Amino acid sequence: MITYVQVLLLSTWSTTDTSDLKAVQIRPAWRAQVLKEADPTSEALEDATIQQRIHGRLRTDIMLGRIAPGEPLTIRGLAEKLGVSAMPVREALRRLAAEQAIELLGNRRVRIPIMSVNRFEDLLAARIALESEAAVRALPHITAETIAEMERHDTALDAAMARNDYDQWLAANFAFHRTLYAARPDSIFLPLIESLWLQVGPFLRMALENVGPSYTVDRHVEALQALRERNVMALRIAIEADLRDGITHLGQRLMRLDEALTLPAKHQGRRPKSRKISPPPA
Amino acid sequence: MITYVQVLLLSTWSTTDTSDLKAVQIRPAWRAQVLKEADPTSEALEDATIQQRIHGRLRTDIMLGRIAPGEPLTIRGLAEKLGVSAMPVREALRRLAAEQAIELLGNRRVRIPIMSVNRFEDLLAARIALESEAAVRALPHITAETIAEMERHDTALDAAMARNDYDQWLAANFAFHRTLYAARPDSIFLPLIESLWLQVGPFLRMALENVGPSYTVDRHVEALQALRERNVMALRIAIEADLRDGITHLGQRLMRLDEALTLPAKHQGRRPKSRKISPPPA
DNA sequence: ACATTAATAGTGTGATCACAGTTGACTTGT
DNA sequence: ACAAGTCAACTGTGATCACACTATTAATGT
Repeated sequence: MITYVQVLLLSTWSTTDTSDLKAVQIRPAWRAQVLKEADPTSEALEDATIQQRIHGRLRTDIMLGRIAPGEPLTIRGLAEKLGVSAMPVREALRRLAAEQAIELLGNRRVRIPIMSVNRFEDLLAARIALESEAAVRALPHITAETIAEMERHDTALDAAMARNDYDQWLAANFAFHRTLYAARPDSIFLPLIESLWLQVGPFLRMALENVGPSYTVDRHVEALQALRERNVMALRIAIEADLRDGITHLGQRLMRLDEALTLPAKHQGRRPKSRKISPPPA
Repeated sequence: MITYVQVLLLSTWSTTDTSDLKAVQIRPAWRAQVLKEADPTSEALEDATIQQRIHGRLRTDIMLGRIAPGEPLTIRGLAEKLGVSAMPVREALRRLAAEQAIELLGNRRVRIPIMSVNRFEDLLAARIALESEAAVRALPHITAETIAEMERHDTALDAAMARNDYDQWLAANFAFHRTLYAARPDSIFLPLIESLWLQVGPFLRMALENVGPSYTVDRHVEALQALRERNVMALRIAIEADLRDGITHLGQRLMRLDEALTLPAKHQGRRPKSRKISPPPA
C-alpha cells in the first residue's frame, strides 16, 4: 500500500542530487503548461518592436501563470519557439528580470522565483498598501464609463469562474483592478502594482488549480458601490478585503505547509543565509 | 535527472495504485541561492558582467541626480564614454527603463521623466505607503548592528549637510533607509522602493540645489529611537514624518520648478501617446 | 558496481554589422 | 534676408558570430 499526498505545488527544479527522497504522486494538471502558441489576442501588431511583443507576451504568460515555475527558460529556446532572433528575447528577459518577474541566476539559469511564506506575506502586504492607495487616488477620476468597464470585467470574471477557466478568471480579475487604478492619468502606481502581480501570478494560478476559486463574498460589488458613492473609506476597505479574502486562506494553508515541511527536515539545519551551489569538487 | 518540487501538504490518503509515481524531494524553504544578478547596492563587485556595472553606475547616477534631466542619453554615446561596446549599454538602459528610471520615447530618444505635480504627489504617497510598511515589517529583524550602521549613515548625512555636499547627503539618506528595509531578509519591498527613489532622485537633487536642505526636525533620531524601543506605531509615524517633512515644502516650490523644467525642453518631443502596457486578454 | 573524470553540447555575454527611420544642419530658391 | 526643402550623420533595432563558462552526457578508472 502506498500513501499518496495531495499537495500544492510551489515550485519545481531539477538537479542530480538524489539524497533524501520521498515518493509523491504528481497530479497531471501540474504538468508544465508551456506557452500556448497562437494566442489569438495579438493586440494588433501595430508598430511595436519585436522586443515589445515578446515582452508583452511573456509578461501575460507569467502573470496568468501559464509558465510553470521551474520550467527552463533559455534565450535561444524562446527565440526558436517564437520564431525570432535571440536579440529581442534577451532584452525582453532582461526587462522581465528588472520587473521581478523572473530571476536571472548567476549560473546561467533563469527561473520564476520560488514562493515562500515570508515572500507571500510580503507580497500581500505590499499589494494592500499600494493598491488601496492607488484606488483612493484614482477615485476622483472615476467616470461612469470606468465603472461600466469594471462591471464588464466583473461579469467576465463570474463567467470564467462558472466554467472553471482559471486563465480567464485571473485575466478578468487583473483587468478589473487595472481599469480602476489606470483611471488616474500618468499613474506611477500601476507599474509597481503590476510588478507585484507578476510575482503573485504563478502562485495564484497553481493555487487556483489545486484549491479552486475561493471568493465567497463578492468584494467587487462592494468596491463598485463605493466608487459610485465616492466613498473613500469604503473603497479602501473593499480593496483590502478583496485582496485579503481572495488570498488569505491560501496563505493559511501555506503556513501549515511550512510547518509540515520544516518538521521532517529538521536535520538539515537552519536555512543558510547565503549559499552558493558549489561546483563539483575537484 | 530528478525533478524536485516544493509542495504544500493538503491531504493524504492511501491506495495500492502505483501508476504515475515520481520521486520528489521535499525540502522546506529551499532556496537555490545562487548569486542573484544585480545586487544594486554593491556595485563594487569584481566578477560582475559589464552590463551589471554599467547598470549600477547609471543607477546611482540617476538616483543621486548626477544626470540632469534633459541631458541626452544615447547608447553609442554612453558606450564610448564608458569605454565599452554598445551591447551592455543598451541592456542597462532597457533595465533602467523597466525600473521607471528613464523613459524610452518612441522617437528614438531617451530621457529622464519630467516631474509634474501629480507625479510628485503620487511618488510621495507611494513612498509613504511602501516605506512605512517595509519599516514595520523589518522591525523584528533589527539588531544592534543594524542600528549602529544606520547611525553611521546618519552622522555621514549630517556631515554632508554641513558642507553642502548634496551628493553625499542624498547617498547617506538613501543608505539610512536602505539598511533599515534590507534588515528583513528577501524583502520584496526594496526593489519597489528603489524604483521610487530612482524617480524622485533627479528632482530631489535639483530641489536641493535650488532650495537647500530643509530638515529642521531630525526625524531620523526619532526613527532610531522607535527601533530601539520596538515601537511599531512610533516607527511608522517617524518614517512618514521623515518623508513628508523632507519633501513637502519642496513640493510647494514645485510649481516654479515645474515651469523651469518644462520650459527649456520644449522640443524634446511629445509625450508618447501609447505608453500603457499591453493588457492581458480580457 | 559506483564514483570520478573527460568530452560534448548548450548557455549567456559581448562585439560587430546592416537597416530603416529620425534629426538637424546645410543648401537652395525666392 | 528668410523660409522651405534636402541630404548626410546619427539613432535604436535586430541579426549573426566569437568566446568563456556551465551542465549534462559519455567514457574511464578503481
